[in-house]
Amino acid sequence: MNFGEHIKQLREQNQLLQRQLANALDMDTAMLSKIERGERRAKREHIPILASLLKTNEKELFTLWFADQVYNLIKEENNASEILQAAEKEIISKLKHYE
Amino acid sequence: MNFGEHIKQLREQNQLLQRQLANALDMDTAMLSKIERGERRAKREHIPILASLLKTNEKELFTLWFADQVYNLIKEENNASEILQAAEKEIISKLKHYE
DNA sequence: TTACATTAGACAAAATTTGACAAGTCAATA
DNA sequence: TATTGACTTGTCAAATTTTGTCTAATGTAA
Repeated sequence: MNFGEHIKQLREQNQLLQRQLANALDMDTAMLSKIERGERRAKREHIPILASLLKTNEKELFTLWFADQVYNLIKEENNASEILQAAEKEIISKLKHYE
Repeated sequence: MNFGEHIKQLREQNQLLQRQLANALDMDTAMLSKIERGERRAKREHIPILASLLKTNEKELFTLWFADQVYNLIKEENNASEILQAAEKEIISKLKHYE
């Protein structure tokens, strides 16, 4: 599930209009429409606002947002899965080192 | 190992000066210096040039480069490791879906 | 038709990244 | 100590990318 599709689905479940959500995010509906369709990316700071209005878990929503960002960095590569897994180990050890 | 530190180490192993590497990358030494110290990021298209001049495996070098990008996206988050691992699953399944 | 929701495309504004330059440090050595 | 070469630092402008706005279009239901 992409981030955009996901928030669209949650928005509909919560019976909110793009207009309402867009207003809370301080953007127009055209922009939100693009985010929902994956044409534009939401910003990190939109996540808590979205989680709150869409009544969903913020960490989970962030995870989807983050997955989208990373996917876009690697999708064109050959061996993307393999690279991703190798990179994960690097990152985990870096996180441990600096935590 | 960070990307920058890594290429610096390889550069020294290969007894190359920043001047030589910078020239091949079409940048000045100040820029390369910053990349080596992590103050600036190399571009994707620098990777094959670096791998070739530094006589190292391109995929491995790309992995380190990519790990740096992802690390910068997530380093400030709480539960970064947990999020990273959850996101990895999302991404792998997305990669399988679109491959 | 009318009203309202969403989407599309073109373009501008804003933000970020990149690169160039000048001046600086540092180490080796003449 | 003066010079030279390698590297670093800070600043600024150019270039690129991202974000947002506007207008018009499309879709849909009353």
